[in-house]
Amino acid sequence: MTADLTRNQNLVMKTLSGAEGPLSAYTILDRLRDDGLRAPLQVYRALDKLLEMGLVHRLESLNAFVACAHPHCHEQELIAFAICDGCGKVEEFSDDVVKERLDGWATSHRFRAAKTTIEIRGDCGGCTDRS
Amino acid sequence: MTADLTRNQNLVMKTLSGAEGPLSAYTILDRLRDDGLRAPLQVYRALDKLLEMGLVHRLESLNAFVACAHPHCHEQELIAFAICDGCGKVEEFSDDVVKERLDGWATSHRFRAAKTTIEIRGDCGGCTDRS
DNA sequence: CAATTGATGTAATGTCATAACATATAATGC
DNA sequence: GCATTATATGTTATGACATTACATCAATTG
Repeated sequence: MTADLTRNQNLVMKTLSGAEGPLSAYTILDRLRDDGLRAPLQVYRALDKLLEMGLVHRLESLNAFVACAHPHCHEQELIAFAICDGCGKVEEFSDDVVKERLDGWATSHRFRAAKTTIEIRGDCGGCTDRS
Repeated sequence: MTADLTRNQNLVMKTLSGAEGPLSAYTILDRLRDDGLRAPLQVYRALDKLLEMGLVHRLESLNAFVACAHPHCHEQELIAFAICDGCGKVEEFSDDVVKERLDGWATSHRFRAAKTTIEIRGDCGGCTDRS
């Protein structure tokens, strides 16, 4: 699975996979100090590749990164995220109807979509119960 | 319209309204140096209020801000943005079906949505033609 | 007119991300 | 093999975005 990754890519991937929720690049860096990583760029370069491969997602509203929840079917196209502001957990889902509607808007407006971000911030059931 | 805004809020609002596209907080600051603004916080505080009032939107994928395109019907709930990477222009639209689908997901997953971000990055028709 | 509330000003700091340059390692073609 | 190219790595410095902490000022209210 993490077969043809380089050393740094592997380190970053494992860190994200083992995390409870999204991590910032600098948090990843901190967790990899003992493995020899010293500069932000080492993490960002690994993240860039992992993003390209679809193994990792970037959460724009958090400036943070998560391991893809469906690592086998990368290239799902149009993934939405529900991000709990209480516990930080992230749910990943996709919806064909939403995709269809946004594609439709783009087509009718001659807009060539390259990447679409859908992020819902709020509170998950567990956190609503506790509050 | 910009009636009950404070001095700084008014300055920031006018800057965004007069801009071609989204502006970063620091760009806004630069454009308001002559009006006496000196620190980022002055801009961020004004932006916070304008965001609350629905007069301004934050584009998460750009870390930038735009004046609302429909300033009279604030509180549209669930606005989507198409952001052209070529010319920087932003189109604002909403889609009830998308809203319905995302609301449906949230309800069925006991997720209490507070704010939803939808941003499509790509190239607008004009920019596709030119390239 | 004291007390509260909200806006403002300023400095310092924190957080996220990339540019520029040097070096190393691996794969390819001759 | 060996030069060539491409990719990965390491390091320093810097740029870009955002907030904390503290002081002051003005308007409102009881």
